[in-house]
Amino acid sequence: MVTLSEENYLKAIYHLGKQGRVAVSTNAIAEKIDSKASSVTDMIKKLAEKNLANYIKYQGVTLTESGRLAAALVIRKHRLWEVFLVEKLNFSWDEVHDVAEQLEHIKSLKLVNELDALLGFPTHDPHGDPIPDKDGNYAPIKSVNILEVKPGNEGVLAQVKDSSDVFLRYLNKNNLALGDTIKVIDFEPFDNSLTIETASQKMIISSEVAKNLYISL
Amino acid sequence: MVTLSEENYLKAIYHLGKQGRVAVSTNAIAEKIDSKASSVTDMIKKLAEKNLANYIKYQGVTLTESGRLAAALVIRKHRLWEVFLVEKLNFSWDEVHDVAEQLEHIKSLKLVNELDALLGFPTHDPHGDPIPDKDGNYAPIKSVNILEVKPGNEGVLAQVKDSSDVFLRYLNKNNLALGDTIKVIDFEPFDNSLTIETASQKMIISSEVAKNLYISL
DNA sequence: TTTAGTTTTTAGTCTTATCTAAAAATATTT
DNA sequence: AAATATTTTTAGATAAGACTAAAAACTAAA
Repeated sequence: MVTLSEENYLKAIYHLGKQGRVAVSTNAIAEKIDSKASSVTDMIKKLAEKNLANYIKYQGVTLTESGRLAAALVIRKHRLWEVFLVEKLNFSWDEVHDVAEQLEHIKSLKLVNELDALLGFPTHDPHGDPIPDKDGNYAPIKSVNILEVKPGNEGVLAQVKDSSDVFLRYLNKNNLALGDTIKVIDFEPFDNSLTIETASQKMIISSEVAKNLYISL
Repeated sequence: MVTLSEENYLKAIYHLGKQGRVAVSTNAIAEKIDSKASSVTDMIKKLAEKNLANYIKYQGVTLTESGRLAAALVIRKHRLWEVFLVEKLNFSWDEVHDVAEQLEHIKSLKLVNELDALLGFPTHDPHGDPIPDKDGNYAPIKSVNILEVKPGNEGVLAQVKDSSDVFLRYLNKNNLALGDTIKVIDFEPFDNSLTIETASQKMIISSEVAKNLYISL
């Protein structure tokens, strides 16, 4: 039995450490889940005892095979629920995160797999993140960060890294959506901002924004 | 903020005390939620402090208006999710309870109401229980227990009181489903058993079974 | 109307998950 | 490589929710 709290730690380690394969520091986890380092140490020990994590004092934590699978299944549920909320319940992409955070902890294999079928086995969630299959695997991501695109080239917005409502509402406000074709016009070295052009407009985005936009060429 | 545990107590009081209007004893609650009387006393105090329950030592507990509404909304969610699981995810009526117990605690007004719409605003769950509306109200139940039906009369199976998988699987095995027309043939005073007849068969049901079958005439 | 029995409450303990503050280990600088 | 800074761990505390055992309050019976 994995508790709700344990699942949240597994998720954090999975995200921070390349699916939990690279050691993650106590502090990094604490910051990610908005708690304190001491709490993290406690929980990591518990995960290690349950054979979900590998832990050596002062040297960070990685996930075991079963820890990685458990994390992937939580993420699978999260992303499937997000698709459900958008496709079936008229949520917009900036409204789904908090609810999916709750729904991801519901325990029922049948539920997840039937949901998957109801949605037509989607491969990506509303933010372009890939949905792991039953075994925790997903197709490798081929999109690149827009900052790596040379001026003059274009691609389709495929993924946004930040799923916070604030960021997504910024994109809404500026008419940027998944699937839009974006052309990189100019890069400004002074502040790392980017001039881009879409079908409807030309605009400047800050590097903070650019960092979160991934396009496929 | 109402916690998950508090919601479960509210539900229990609501069910045991005619929507929480009739005082419910500490022991009755303990039995219902499979805990101990001392735990119940503690929790009742907490509910009273939050103005969700009226509590006088040694005299049981009732729900306040807001307690009743909170309970009804949890029950609304539970039953809507049950409909969802059966109608959209191919669950059978004996598989839904445990999952709905989890889903009923998800907090999102939009989620509940959109779910309601997706399902076409159902009035009853897969066991024939009425689904409260946004204000916690539902149409009065007009079905009667089959033990109150005089031999020779018939009606349609409208509600089953026990939602446990064991009981529902018994009904499955014996080809009894909501909507079936049932005719009462004979009542046996020795053990309160009942001979009934459906479109497909004639059979004897025990009083334990009969107690849980409600039909509309 | 005392006595016996049952129910409810209180008091104190446990577990989970968190925290603060202090100690220990590791990293970084000078 | 010693001194300083940072990170991590330990120790001890707290809150929620549950428990056991004992006390208190009610109820029923003799």
